[in-house]
Amino acid sequence: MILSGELQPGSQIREEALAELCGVSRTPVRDSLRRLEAEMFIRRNDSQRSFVADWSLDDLEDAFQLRAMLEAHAAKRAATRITREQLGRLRYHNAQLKQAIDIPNPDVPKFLDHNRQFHAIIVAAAASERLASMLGQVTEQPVVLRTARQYDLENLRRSHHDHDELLIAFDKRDGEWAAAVMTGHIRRAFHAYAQAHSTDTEIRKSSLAA
Amino acid sequence: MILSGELQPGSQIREEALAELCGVSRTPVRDSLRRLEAEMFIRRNDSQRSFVADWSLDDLEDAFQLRAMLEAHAAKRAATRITREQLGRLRYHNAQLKQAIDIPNPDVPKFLDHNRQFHAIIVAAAASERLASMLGQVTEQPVVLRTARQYDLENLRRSHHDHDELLIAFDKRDGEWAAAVMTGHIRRAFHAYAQAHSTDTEIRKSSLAA
DNA sequence: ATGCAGCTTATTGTATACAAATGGCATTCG
DNA sequence: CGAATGCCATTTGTATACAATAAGCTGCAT
Repeated sequence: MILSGELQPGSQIREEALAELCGVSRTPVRDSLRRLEAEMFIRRNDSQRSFVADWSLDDLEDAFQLRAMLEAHAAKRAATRITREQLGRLRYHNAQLKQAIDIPNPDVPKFLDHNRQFHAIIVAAAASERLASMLGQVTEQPVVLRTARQYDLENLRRSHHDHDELLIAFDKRDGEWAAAVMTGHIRRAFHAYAQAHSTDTEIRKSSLAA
Repeated sequence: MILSGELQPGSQIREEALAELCGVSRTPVRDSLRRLEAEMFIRRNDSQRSFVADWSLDDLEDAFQLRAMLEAHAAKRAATRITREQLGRLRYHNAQLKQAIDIPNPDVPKFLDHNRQFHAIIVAAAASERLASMLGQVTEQPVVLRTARQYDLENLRRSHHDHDELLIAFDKRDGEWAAAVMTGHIRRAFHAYAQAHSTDTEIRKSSLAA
């Protein structure tokens, strides 16, 4: 509801109302709110009341900067640890990615699914639970989704090309190279999303004014 | 209790027992366990039972590697954002640090307190809530404490010297330099702790064998 | 008209009871 | 003698009731 905009930034979230809406009691709702707070989708004021976070473009860049750093680190670690079997699976998903956009009507959901799995394999190959857990916090999948929707076909192709290059870097066990490619990969995603975000914000502001 | 070793790695934690021990109900205990799980002090098996995490030396290095990366990033950001007022406070705490070790009998708690505040100011100057929240997860203060106890005086002096250098880097607004100094600063802390940790582990193993 | 006090209401924190699920043990059958 | 199955104990998940706290409102006084 937050990501769809159904819950507007700044609006208060009451545990009981959410519980009713979900058909459960407040207890599991509280647990979930705590997790959303950790992921910074929700902010709490000094009296513990919850509100939908309002992310500025700066906040967004911040998140992407951290994600770029962490995911580049993951790529670097993965380069020297990845197994042949994992490399094979990376190649498979990348081939599927290519198929999804190499047709007249791109299959964006298919692209996203294999993209997700591609990145997941790299994080797994990095073999650091902490790193994986932190990346989980900055890599909100729905955000990735909104980003890709905004990706034009050209961007999707470049994205696929990055993956190709990552595969070569992994093959050469070149962690520095892999990290560099990954950094660029995430930075591009940021700019694609930033554009979409500012458009969104414009729309929201004008609809509030109306 | 985990850090003091009262709860041995691998032992199960039951919510009700903890609740009784703390004199509260299970509800707040559950919340706290969730947080400890996020900080990876506690692991849960596939049936949601909680156990004290058993950190290997690899896990430890992992945590310190992430911390070094994040805290270097913080230093880099801080270098271009830090205010004169914050710089002044950094200098004050560093002077206090020096006093704490520049006497016949070093005042370790005093050193630790000002050390903590020194680092906190840098994180604040970095002006990234996400970064601060992530650092909170890898910078368990008690671990820092155990590290410093193991620090010989020479190590504490080097630590103070790092701070001096950080101050100059900040003064010159040189983010790259600040980041490099910070990386070394954390790496040294890791090696000091790693030594203490392996000693700890030895002790625990031999006492189990006995 | 404005600001403060007290009260009412809204919202979260905690306790407790009960439901669900899992693990271990014993018994029985092959 | 070993393995599988069923029952019991242990442990966590969820619901609900109540307590505590903070926000907002109303009325009064300045």
